Amino acid sequence: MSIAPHSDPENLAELLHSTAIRLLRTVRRVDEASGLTAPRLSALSVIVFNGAITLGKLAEAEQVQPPTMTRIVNALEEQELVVKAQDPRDGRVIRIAATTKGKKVLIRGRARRVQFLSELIRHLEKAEQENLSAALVTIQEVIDRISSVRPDVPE
Amino acid sequence: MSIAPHSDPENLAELLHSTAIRLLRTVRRVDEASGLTAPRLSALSVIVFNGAITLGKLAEAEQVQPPTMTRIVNALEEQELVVKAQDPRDGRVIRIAATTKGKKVLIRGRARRVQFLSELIRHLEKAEQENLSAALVTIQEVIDRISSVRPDVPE
DNA sequence: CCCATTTCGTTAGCTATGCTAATGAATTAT
DNA sequence: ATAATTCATTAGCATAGCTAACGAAATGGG
Repeated sequence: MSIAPHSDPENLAELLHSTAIRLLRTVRRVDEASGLTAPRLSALSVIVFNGAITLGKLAEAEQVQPPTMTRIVNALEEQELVVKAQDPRDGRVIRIAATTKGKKVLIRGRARRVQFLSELIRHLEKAEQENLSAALVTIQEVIDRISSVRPDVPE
Repeated sequence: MSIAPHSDPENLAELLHSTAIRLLRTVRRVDEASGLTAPRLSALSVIVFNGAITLGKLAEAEQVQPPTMTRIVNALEEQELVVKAQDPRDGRVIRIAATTKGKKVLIRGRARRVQFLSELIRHLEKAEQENLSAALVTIQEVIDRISSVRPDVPE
């Protein structure tokens, strides 16, 4: 009983799934304090950390169709968190950049979330933390594998 | 480099978050094959495994407000996956139960998802699997801790 | 016993996210 | 020069989340 109790793949799969659902549901509450919805916060994050980015690239990064991203960016623009600028070389392209306000809002929101989660992680024993870290890397690898295998997505 | 590369709480928190997002985004594709959206599938799951349940309890279980659940249940009813019945003792109460068709759809969808995830987990080395399993248990504990601490939610 | 209160579910109406199809505008290729 | 492609937007649809208001049923106090 010292190691994993339900380590066969089926149980692991279900455990993995339900864990992810519960986690995100919980984190959403913290994110709401930023005054932004999850998709907007996520998009803003990409804009801030990536630097000015095309709408299409942003949509791709967020795994969303362009019209969806158009709307999200418009909302962020109305809140003065981002600005849109025409690309001087290519008139079709819109480059989206974060404003100072946008950066501030993101940093604060991110800090809030990280603080919330890390505060709890901090309470875990060191060994548990390492275990968790290693497993997350593993999960990311699993997901990468899934992503490269997915049947319906082009590219 | 044999163990966790970024094991301080801040990085762990972010890694945990992004991993969960990526995972659910990926799994959604598989769930779509059932012809049900994620909230409907999730609600149906509770109905099937819990047995006949009140709308209010169901909303609570899914952490959603009653009007939202009314609509989800109505959709499931139109697809003939659940049936509603008046409670004989209390005329206000509606009891929701899965139909045979509903059970079949759920079981198949669940199997599809589990197969998809477990197929990939199966490719991991045994040690990785155990690591993953242990970490998931840890994460659940973290979430439980969060849940019991969350400020805004009653009970 | 009647009336007020509470409880359960629904309806109405709002916001937000996702999609596809169609369109406009600009660039690229023939 | 014209056709084809590409980027973003608009329009329109479905779903999901919320609050507020309501109707119906049960409960409780006087």
